[in-house]
Amino acid sequence: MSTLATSRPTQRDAYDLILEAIDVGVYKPGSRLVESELAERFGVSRTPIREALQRLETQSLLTRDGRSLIVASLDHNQMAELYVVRTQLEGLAARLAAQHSSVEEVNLLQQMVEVDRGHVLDAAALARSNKRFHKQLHLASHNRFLVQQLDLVYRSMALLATTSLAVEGRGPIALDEHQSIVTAISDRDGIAAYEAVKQHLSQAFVTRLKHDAEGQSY
Amino acid sequence: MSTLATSRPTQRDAYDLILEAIDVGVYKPGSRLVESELAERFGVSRTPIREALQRLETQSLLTRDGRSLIVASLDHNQMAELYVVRTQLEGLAARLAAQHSSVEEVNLLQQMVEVDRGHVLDAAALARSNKRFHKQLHLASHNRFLVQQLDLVYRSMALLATTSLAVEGRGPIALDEHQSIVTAISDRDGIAAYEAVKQHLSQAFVTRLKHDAEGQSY
DNA sequence: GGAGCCAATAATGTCGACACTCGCTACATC
DNA sequence: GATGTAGCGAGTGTCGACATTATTGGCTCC
Repeated sequence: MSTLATSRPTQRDAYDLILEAIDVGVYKPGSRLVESELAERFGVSRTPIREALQRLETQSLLTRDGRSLIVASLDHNQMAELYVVRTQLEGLAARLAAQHSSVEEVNLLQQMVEVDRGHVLDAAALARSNKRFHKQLHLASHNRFLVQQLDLVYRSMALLATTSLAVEGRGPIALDEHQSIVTAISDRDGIAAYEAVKQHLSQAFVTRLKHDAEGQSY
Repeated sequence: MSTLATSRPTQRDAYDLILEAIDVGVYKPGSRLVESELAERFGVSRTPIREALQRLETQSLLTRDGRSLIVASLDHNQMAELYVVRTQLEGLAARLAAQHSSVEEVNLLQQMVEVDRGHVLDAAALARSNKRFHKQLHLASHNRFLVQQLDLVYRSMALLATTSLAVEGRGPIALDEHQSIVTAISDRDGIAAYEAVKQHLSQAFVTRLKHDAEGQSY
């Protein structure tokens, strides 16, 4: 009997299950999602499946092709557009965090950076803790709408298969950039925090573009 | 929020019907929404109602109170938070519009301002065309994610009963501010466009706060 | 008289079945 | 050989019924 809450899902709903299936890559961008198939896979009826699909569609993770739903995909332009929006929102989060975060929240961010220095070799672990770091940054803004909008952005990014952290040598640099963000917030310097985030995401974007370009076949 | 302008009442789906009911004020913030009641009101079964409610919930227009759904409401803090996010996103839209909009799009924005000068006395008409103006501004950014995020913001604003345009004397001033935005975009001056939007929304927020304060009873 | 418990009720969550639509294939016709 | 057409099947949209769970109101007991 599994007792580790993190490993075995206790009664997760259809929404989480489908989202994870997309994350893991069972359904890739462009795949068609058939209600009855999902229902059978997860051992429930079509009703909860349909509701989960509705939610995923309103979040733009799924899109309609005729009458059926397929996993949305991001072409180059859309990815660029997404980064622009993400930068604007996450920059705002950093600025607000510099103004509104508690000392404890800043400490937590600082600790996260330091702990991560021990994981620079494990790309998967780094990707996970990177997500946590950014999420914590969002929360530190103390703005619920912003957190919500950034959640949406991050969910869309799940459609992008790889994380830029997997690229050789990106990990340590990204951590330095995280440190700059935390330092600016700790100094209560909103402008610097904004700029640090902008710089960080710009670098991440460049890394991704470079990585994608190398994968091109023509 | 009528998406189908001037159309006949063709078979709108449950989502639109509920949204309109909220807009019109049949269900006010805090009201409890009962599935069977909505189903009867609109003459459909609970299934489509449930799916509509799911969508509205994921868009944060509805919120859970225990197991049931109620129309979300925005307290003072949330309204302030919403304005911050809106300003950041709409400022970005203006900046991008200055960079990417076509001449035709700018012309359209300019026309909208001029036409609206004829409606300054009709608060309801002004509110409608104000929404259209801002929507057009969003589209001029040529960034689909941004448009989508701003759609969300505007839908949340539907929870705020009044529009600041209804306040005495706000109409003409708001139009001047719109003109400033259009001029900056026309000049391809992204910074100025950003600042003009920031100014515009700041004024709108002040107006709303003043209006709300006057409505207080203590 | 108040607190706690239990039953009745109302509302949500889930299900299987049916209706309808659209795309596909196979056949026939020109 | 190409094109139109009729039938078929897969898949979605909708429904009513049943299961499950919160809530409320009344009742008992302290």
